[in-house]
Amino acid sequence: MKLSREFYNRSTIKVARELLGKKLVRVLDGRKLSGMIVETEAYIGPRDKASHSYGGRITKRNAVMFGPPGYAYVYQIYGMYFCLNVVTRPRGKPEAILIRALEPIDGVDVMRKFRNGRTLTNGPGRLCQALHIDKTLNDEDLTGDVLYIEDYATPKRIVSTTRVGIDYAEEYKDKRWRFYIYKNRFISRK
DNA sequence: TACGGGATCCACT
DNA sequence: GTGGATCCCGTAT
Repeated sequence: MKLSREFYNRSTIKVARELLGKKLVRVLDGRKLSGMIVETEAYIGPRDKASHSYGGRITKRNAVMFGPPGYAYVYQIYGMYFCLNVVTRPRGKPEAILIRALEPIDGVDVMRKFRNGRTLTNGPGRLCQALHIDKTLNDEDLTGDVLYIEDYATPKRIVSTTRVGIDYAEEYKDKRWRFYIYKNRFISRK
């Protein structure tokens, strides 16, 4: 079953943990490209120094984070990659969850083509390439039919640890706000 | 209008 | 383990 708006309208940490084992579906030209979510990171703005919404600053890039829950926040990084986030909490509470890794399920042949034979979905930039997710999906409604998340599996054991690539975030860089499925072979790093 | 850096990935050593 | 790719956006001028 497709996750409802209410699923996303809760504690971001809780949603980040519960997204593990769910199935992310991207519909492209009538085909389903999908994977099980195996790794996530929570960004708890405005207080979180690692978050784009730190300090409550609204910009053109991060505006979706300040909107209602259940929407996709997609941004470009390092000039050539995209990252997919899921917005949580009500309008005005700029929190989101970065999807960092998937275990491929449907449309693997298409993903291989988009990834040019390289590893498919074990990293935020890679999975966006595999599922053809780019800026045009920013602000996409996750309760719609283009990009959505649905029930799939229940992880046996979840690991919580520190987030990746946020050394500048001072006291927030040590928060254990990254979650992954223990021993899953598709996580981006331990 | 200019400048600097980034929630990454890849090739190379 | 290291450095380069590559460009948009945030911030300051």
